[in-house]
Amino acid sequence: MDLLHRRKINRKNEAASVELISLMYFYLSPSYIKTMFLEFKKEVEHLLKEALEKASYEYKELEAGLDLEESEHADIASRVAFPLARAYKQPPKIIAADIVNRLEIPAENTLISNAVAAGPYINFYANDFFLHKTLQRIKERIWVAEKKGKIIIEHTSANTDGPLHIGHLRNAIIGDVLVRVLKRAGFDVETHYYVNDMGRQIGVVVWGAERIAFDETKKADHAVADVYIAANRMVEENSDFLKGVEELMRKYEAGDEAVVKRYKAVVKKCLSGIKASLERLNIQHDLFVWESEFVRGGAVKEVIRELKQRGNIKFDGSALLLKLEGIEKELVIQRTDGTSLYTARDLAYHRWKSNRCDRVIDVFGKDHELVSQQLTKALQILGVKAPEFVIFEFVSLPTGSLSTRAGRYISADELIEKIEERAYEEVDKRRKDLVEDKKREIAREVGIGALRYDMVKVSPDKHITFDFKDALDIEKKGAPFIQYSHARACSILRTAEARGFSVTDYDAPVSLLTERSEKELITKLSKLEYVVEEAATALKPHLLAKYARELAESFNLFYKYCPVLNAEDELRKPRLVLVDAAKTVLSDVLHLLGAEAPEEM
RNA sequence: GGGCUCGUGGCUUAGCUUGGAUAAAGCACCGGCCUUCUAAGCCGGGGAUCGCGGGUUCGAAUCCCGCCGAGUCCGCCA
Repeated sequence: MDLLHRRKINRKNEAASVELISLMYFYLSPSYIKTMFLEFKKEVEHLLKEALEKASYEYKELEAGLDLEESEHADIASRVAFPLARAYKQPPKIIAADIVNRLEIPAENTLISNAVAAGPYINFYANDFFLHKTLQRIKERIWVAEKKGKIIIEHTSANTDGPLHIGHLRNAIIGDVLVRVLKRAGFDVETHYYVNDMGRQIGVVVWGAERIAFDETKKADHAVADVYIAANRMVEENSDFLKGVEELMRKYEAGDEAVVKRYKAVVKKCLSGIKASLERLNIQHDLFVWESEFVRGGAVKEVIRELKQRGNIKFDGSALLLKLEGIEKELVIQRTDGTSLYTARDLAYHRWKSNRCDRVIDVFGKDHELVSQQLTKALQILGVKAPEFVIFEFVSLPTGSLSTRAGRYISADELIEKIEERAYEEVDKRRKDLVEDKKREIAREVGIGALRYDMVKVSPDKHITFDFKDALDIEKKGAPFIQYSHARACSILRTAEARGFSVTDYDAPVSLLTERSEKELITKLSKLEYVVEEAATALKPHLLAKYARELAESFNLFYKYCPVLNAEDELRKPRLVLVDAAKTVLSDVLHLLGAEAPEEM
């Protein structure tokens, strides 16, 4: 069907021979592949296999397969000669040369220009058709090949006892970039914030709120933190107070109306402040799920009943302990006084999530790693599929670890405030010509971008010591660097349009783009979806940050070496197309990182 | 004490899953480039026993073992 449809379109358009070849290539592909780079890689694989067969090398037994890699020396390189050298007792150099001799690159319908043996390596290079198709795809904005199913991802989920601090920020930003990447990769994604409204901390805040007035002049979550810190001090000093807190918790769990009302008011107050902070960071959740719902709805009781039936349960008085395979400590799922525990509530939440999607992903701090294992094992007993975890290491301050209770934290708001202020200084210094509002807007976009980039660029399993001076250093190659490249592209396109040049004439001959920086930029552009796929599969958002920086570098080189507006007519056309495509991809990648793509800076 | 993670130029990191081409960037430092589309840019330079020791391999930052250092968890907290 699709094939016929394509053919019809094609008949109308026979003059465009490049397009014809493209469609023929389309049929030859084993299946529709959305990324040009991957398509190129597939073809390399195919030709390489053919050559290996002709030379009677048994590549199938090789563990590493064809050993393809991205390389600085070629568009794709193969190291397959190394393992073959071992198996056939020949120098890898000879084998590589032999393979290259037998390689038959088709005269047409190909993305490969040539292949060269460089010592033991076989280097493959892309041709003009590859470049053309890459730009074409970007123009058509084709990227989603198939629907891949539904994912529920939970991130941030900070306790509602105060504002978000920089530790939560890491969770939120890693989570949010993942959400964006997974959506781009074709998943239907639902984002959850799990509201821990039943914990002791919240009990302390509610208890405190009866005795200490909220400072209404402060942002809601900060006012809650003040009460929490003060109340916590009182409770620590007087054990009678602690009993009061526990009494509240019992009543809340039992559903005492007056208490529930008070709890809701406090949690919502704090949440409103947290939501405001997240919004400034371009982070949104689809659903805020309150853990108490699982208690009152009976889901927790049901989970415990099933675990009693199917799990290895130990009774310690009236408390319930669940023995999990491979884990030393038993998991306590019910207190002696019969009230529920976060573990059981979390199990109920995860079962509920699991029933509503194909994959469950949780973004957790390193301190929750054991919990994540226990969760997996316990869910297994319940017959619920295992969630996937993205575990990130801690953020600490030069003065030590973070603690809301001790008031030792840097709030997200404070950080956002300072970084926007810092960005404003830079904008103001460079752009005296802009009106105040515009300067503020750019400062906000640059500041938030810098902050987000800073948090996401580092691998999640790396411990971070937060340094204010470093975070405020806008000048380094982070988001502003990428945004600047985008602004430069926009600037060229603006001027071009003002002079009456077409910027979207994608039929302009790409074959005129022969400069190294031009080809490298296009090759870079072709890899966005490939990187998205990698980041989505491995759940590693920092891969995207790295790609974004490299893309901006490629664009800056092109910008430096290839004048666009002042090029001759014929050359200007394809260069404008390249700038337009680069702008599109830079903008896309910035949005995937959750940063804005300002048109000028 | 046990589990997990990290340790790469002065500082911050990428690369480690799947071992191969001079270990790749940024910050800082030194030197160059604005009469051409935004210099938040580009080019060049110095600077790394890839924590330490052993092992596997033709080949180890990457795999295995041991040690050292940092973080984190090992609650009827969340």
